[in-house]
Amino acid sequence: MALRLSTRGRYGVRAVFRLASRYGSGPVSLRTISEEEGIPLRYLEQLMVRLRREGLVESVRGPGGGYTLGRPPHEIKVGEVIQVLEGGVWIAECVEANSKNRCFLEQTCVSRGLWLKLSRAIQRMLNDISLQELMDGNFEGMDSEVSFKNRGAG
Amino acid sequence: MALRLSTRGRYGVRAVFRLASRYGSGPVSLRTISEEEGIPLRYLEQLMVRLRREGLVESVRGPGGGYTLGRPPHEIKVGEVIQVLEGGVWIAECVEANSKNRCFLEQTCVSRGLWLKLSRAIQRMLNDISLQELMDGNFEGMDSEVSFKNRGAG
DNA sequence: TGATTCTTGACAAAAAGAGTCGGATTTAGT
DNA sequence: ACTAAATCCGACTCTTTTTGTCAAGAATCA
Repeated sequence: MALRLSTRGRYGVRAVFRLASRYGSGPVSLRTISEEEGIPLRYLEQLMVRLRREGLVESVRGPGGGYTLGRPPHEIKVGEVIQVLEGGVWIAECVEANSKNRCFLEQTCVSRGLWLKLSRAIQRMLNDISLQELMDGNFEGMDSEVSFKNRGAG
Repeated sequence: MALRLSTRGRYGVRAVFRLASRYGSGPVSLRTISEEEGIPLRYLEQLMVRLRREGLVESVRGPGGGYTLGRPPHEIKVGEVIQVLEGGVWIAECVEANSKNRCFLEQTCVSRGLWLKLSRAIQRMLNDISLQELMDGNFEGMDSEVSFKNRGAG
């Protein structure tokens, strides 16, 4: 199974989605989310801490506490969650920002251009969808015709 | 680094690209490709065997032998190579064909719809690019505007 | 005080990724 | 026939990443 998103990113998106669906109704505990989504509590804690440090969510400690979104649902993009928990989207190491393992073929490798453009295309998709739109199911247009080549340009 | 393509897929694409660029000039040995692309020979052998079984490439044994493309470059899509070597593109296990680990949230999970559509969008991209186009560098349009939502539809 | 909930860093088991290896088979050239 | 070049095949191993788990601490509410 290639091009897989790890559980970090997937769990993270599902967790913030739960927060989004309760936005404005006070904090939601991780215990609640853990049970609703079937995500291990101790694992979920790790993920939320990272999201909090980046300001995507806020926390309230003590009884009745939990997490809330740091911004309204329409201002948080799915891509941001992925960015924080997975460090972005990069098809190959050679197109990653600040990559250490520079490929000796970098300048001439044709596939590198492909990986780079594919990476960016995916990032655009994810940064184009907000939690609000996810709630509304408003991303069906993803099925629409997409062209990645210069067909008959001119 | 998320949504990474493993070396199988990346090496595979680079290898068939080498075959494409020599299409019509007789077989190319893996030793040659291995040296040109910096891919371990024994590892490359594994990949090519799988591509041959699926008919994407053909082999000639013995001295002077090697591999050739099974079809002309414009008839082989990058997505086909990925399909064979990586088993397709699936963001999450829950959207994979013939998945065993069925998620108990399958029917209600909102993110599942997102993963499914994202998977398909990526597959469309890869299946839209042939080796010929890769050689011609004709996939620059991938930078073009892409919308995945129903904006002002109607 | 006691229960609840988040905070932090370290640790560990399991799975996947990335090769490696030994040997077998086919074929061209001599 | 012999040798070298090349693909073919399955099993194996080493490393890295993933996917958690654990222990202890700190804030907060009743």
